[in-house]
Amino acid sequence: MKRTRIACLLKTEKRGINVVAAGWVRTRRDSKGGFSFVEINDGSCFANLQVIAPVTLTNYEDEILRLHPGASVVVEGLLQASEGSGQSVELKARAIGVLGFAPPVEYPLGKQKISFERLRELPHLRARTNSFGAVARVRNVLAHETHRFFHDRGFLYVHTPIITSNDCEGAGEMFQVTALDPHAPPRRGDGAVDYAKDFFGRRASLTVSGQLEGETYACAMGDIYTFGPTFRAENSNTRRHLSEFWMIEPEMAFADLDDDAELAEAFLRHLFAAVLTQCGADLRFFDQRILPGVLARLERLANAPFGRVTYTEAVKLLEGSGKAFEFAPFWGMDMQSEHERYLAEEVFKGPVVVTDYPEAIKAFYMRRNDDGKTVAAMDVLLPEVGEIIGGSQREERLDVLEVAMSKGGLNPDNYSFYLDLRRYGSVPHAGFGLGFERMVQFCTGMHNIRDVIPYPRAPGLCY
RNA sequence: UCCGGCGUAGCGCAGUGGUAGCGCAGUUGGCUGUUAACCAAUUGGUCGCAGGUUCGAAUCCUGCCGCCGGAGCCA
Repeated sequence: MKRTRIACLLKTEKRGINVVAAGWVRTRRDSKGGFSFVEINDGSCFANLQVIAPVTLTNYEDEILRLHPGASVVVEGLLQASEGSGQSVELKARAIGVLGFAPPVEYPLGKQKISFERLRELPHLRARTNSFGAVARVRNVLAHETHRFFHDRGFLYVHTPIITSNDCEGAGEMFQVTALDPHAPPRRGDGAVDYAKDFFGRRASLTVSGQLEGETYACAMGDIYTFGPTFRAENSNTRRHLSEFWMIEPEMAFADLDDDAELAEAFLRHLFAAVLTQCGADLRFFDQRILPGVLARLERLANAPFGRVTYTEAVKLLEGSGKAFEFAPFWGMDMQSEHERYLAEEVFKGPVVVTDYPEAIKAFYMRRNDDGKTVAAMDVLLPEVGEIIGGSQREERLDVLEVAMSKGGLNPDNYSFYLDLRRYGSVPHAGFGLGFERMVQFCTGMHNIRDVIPYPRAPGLCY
């Protein structure tokens, strides 16, 4: 069986050719004119293919009339200009083979409305809906274009480990990985679990970030990036958080914060432009059914340069705004969602890069600025979503880094590999992290991040 | 974790103290080069769970469970 994807069939100019298509039935309409309309979708594009199933088919009475949404079919027939007005081509069937029926009483995805909440209970079937098919295609393009962007710039793709023995890093609570019997783990004399007897001979967890390992490769290979799953055991229950999500983390040697911000802006604009050119039909669906205006927003962002402001200037803007924030802004505060959104939506009316945050509210590895108060950190803020990228120039001076670690209560023994990078041939370097699902969310306008990843994991959610 | 909202038929929802309703899906019939087809009839519910108030509770109260939204944490 040599089938042609529906995306190709709908694109071709040829008519009157014999083709085979295969897919899943979306809807069937019977006509008394001697045939039924059967719309099938195969995931290759947003649109369905209209199949004309004449009553003369040998299995018309006993099979075609039993086709309901979800049934799988292989159709052989003639690709012809459509007599109807809703589509330019259709497939006039000479034979329709039914691979599998989908009884409408049991199959949950009929023609009736269904909520995203309900679909989350059906992750194995939801890709068959318009929304999730479109999300899957946009997500695929974003992933592919991420690799293309970095490869075109000479960045090396590095696979950082998923299981790690890094003793936290401050990024969040970690999922423990163990092969010990949870009911009877080996114990030391003091009663504590003896992880020396665990699989790795020490306590291990799922990674919360590939950054530290990524830095080690940047400090040998130059420009690198990672793109892989990360895990947070935080009990955060919002539409913007997942327990398992994919993160993109570039790291550049011989680079400072300005280089970092330039890379972030170029990367985001590349992705915006890519989905606009490659996902037209899907984006039009999102624009019509999910979030009106999402298309225009992407077009605007793909062309507009990002705003740039220091944290100190940003706080002055907030203080002088006259706006009644729930949390009054002051220098030294960690910016609240309302502050970030005000900057992006009302002051800059577009993406903005905020740099040079107070040392006290940022991570230990960020480079101390000469003012003694701030670090070379940056956040990229988008309208409506807030922070999408967090990054920094890294502290490359051994003595300064050691002081920062002890201030943060971190045990240097757990970071000897990281400190070695500063002991031997240290170089200035910088990088950032981007939550991939938030990017998918932003491009599709999908409200809940659980609906932009195939199998979402969140507190209490692991189908 | 905190605050707020919701939980009624397979699905989406209405119903604020007096015998449970609508749309879709299903079934039956009709009609049509149809477009999430349309028209008519019809099947289907321990109103999340457990207590309580009341002559009477989907409706009011308490607890629990689940989900959603916002916040925090962050990406």
